[in-house]
Amino acid sequence: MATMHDVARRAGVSVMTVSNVINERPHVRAATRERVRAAIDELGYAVNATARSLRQGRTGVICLAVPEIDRPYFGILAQLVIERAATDGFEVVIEQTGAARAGELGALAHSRLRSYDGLIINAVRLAGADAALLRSELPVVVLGERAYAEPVDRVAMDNVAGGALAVRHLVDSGRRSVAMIGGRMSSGPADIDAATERARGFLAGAAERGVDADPRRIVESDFSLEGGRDGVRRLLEAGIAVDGLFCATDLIAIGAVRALADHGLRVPVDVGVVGFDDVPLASFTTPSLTSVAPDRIGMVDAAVSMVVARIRGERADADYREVVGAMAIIERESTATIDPN
Amino acid sequence: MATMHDVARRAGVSVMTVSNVINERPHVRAATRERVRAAIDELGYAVNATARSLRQGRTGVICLAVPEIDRPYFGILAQLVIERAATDGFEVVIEQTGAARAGELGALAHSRLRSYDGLIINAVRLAGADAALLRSELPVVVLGERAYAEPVDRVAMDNVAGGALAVRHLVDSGRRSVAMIGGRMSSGPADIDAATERARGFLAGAAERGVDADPRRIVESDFSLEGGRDGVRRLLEAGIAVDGLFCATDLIAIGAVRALADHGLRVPVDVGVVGFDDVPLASFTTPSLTSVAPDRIGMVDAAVSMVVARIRGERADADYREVVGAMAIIERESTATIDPN
DNA sequence: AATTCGTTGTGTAACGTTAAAACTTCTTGT
DNA sequence: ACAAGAAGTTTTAACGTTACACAACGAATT
Repeated sequence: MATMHDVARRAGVSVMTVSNVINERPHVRAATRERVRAAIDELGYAVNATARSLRQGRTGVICLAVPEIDRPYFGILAQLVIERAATDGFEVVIEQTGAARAGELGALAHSRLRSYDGLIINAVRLAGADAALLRSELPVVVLGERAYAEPVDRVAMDNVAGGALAVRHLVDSGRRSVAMIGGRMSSGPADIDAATERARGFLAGAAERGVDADPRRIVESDFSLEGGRDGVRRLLEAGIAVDGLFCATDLIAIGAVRALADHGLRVPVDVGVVGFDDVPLASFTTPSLTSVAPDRIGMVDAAVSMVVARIRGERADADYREVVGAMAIIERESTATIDPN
Repeated sequence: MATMHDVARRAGVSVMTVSNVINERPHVRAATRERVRAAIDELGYAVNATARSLRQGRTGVICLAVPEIDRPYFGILAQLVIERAATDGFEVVIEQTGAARAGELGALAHSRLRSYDGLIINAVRLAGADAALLRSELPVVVLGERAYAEPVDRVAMDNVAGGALAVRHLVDSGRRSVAMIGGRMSSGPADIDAATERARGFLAGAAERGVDADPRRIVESDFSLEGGRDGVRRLLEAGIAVDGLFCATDLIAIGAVRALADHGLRVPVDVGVVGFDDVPLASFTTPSLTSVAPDRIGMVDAAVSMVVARIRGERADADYREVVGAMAIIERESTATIDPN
């Protein structure tokens, strides 16, 4: 692979002149510039990003770390982050942390992170790892629910409000026996995640509407299709009557709708179902899926703006920001009011 | 950020000794090793991956370039590549090339690629870019259909066979008027892609089974939910009778099933539908979706093995390999034989 | 002709790491 | 006691780039 030295030799100039041409710095005569450009073309030279990063101390790359890239929510998130970061001249690479395994965030070791100018991390189990991450000099924005001991730039969605929106809608469309799949009862104040907060919203909303808000109406599950399927099975086996079901993600909801059908329960006639995330697929399932929609664009915009501002040193060290994205409910067929036909 | 020099000074040794400890090289006395380890901990030192790469000429990172990360097929692919590469000690970062825009592959500029040891690229429109990519010294494996002028390591699935499997199954389960969404009629020999090959298989299979194989029974579309919806609309508007529908991807199929329902056509009673890719979702839709399943694991394994072998210099320069993955059809409800109930 | 100034270009020294070789210090056998 | 080798550690020189300081040059000013 050709280096700057090769180009310099070929063009009969110094390496610095080559560097100046490449970086479009002034004070290079047009003739010289052309000569260098020609040499670059002839040799097929391309600058070595590694060397440049080492010298400059920056890479122009932001890392987006997500638990599992094959979940639609994260696919869309990645898509949006890539587009948004491009407007600020940054590239994005995606790293998968693997939600399940504890300490997996250690995979995002310091050494690895030095290849990036900033990090947007969708935290799931950041409890242990936060200290390490924050100690790093790397600008970090956390996407997630948890409040951390040390201050962080953070972008979250209002999961509690979202959960409440979901139950209210179920009750207001005529259901009385509501249940939830994919929620979790917090075992401690430090143990907050999306599952917990959505469950909290669910309970609050149920109480508010005066329907049974027994925590036994919440079953835990993976945020997956299988989780939804198994969740329905467990609810029914436990003999819990259900005519309104709130699922902590759309994937769970799709798995649940399927399982309900397999048990002879029709959606929305027998059971109304609300999902969460509003993935594109929600409009296309049969029945289409009512879902709680976070303001994705707003959140992504906030997150990228925040890292970029820190990278550019535009914000004071101690000035941490928290942004909470708004929620809306998108009504579709899965909660249509029962209508005899 | 602390450097090796800082650690060395603190531990009272030379930088090389620090390097030796970090890389677990022999010939370091236990006591010295401990002293260095302690210094590392105290300073919170982590090795600078950029400097290491520059010096060593490798990064331990493989790049996976896909057109759009928010399509389930690519999400799963990424997942599998990450897992498989880990077994060989490589990390994976994902880059999005943006299928649609021509020349977008230029985004994978040489300079950028130097940060990686190898590249697995899911090519969609590689026509112009192949020369540049192949000229690079970087080991490249192409995932895709196209045959290239210059030799490449390539892993593909047998799209033609897959398309044929789909129609055969439709006909064998009792449909006579078959159509396809997401296919494309090739405009030239150099213009081959998944849409074209699957269409070719569709036509061949239809002819083989003696049903109408008119190219007008194929409509083009995006590989998206919307593409499926619009495809159905166009088929019906064109007045083409359909009782068997082959969709070039599962996403198209899901969009199509939805659109069929909106037009009062029931799946599988009125129309049998076959998708392609066998994404996990296919088991969970209502009705569940019959799909053509590529041997994903086999393909990913082949692709990763090939890049890794090249990275390690285990293969002769001129020894190019092509692997074509096998196809199977997974029968589900969307093509159930009509059964009066 | 001497002075100043802007333009154009070059040398040097890093950035933080590691490969290779060189140099010390210990073991061990005789 | 001493060579010979092994173990432990350091020196040196890169990897390819860019920040910085400065040199050479001609043009404009005095």
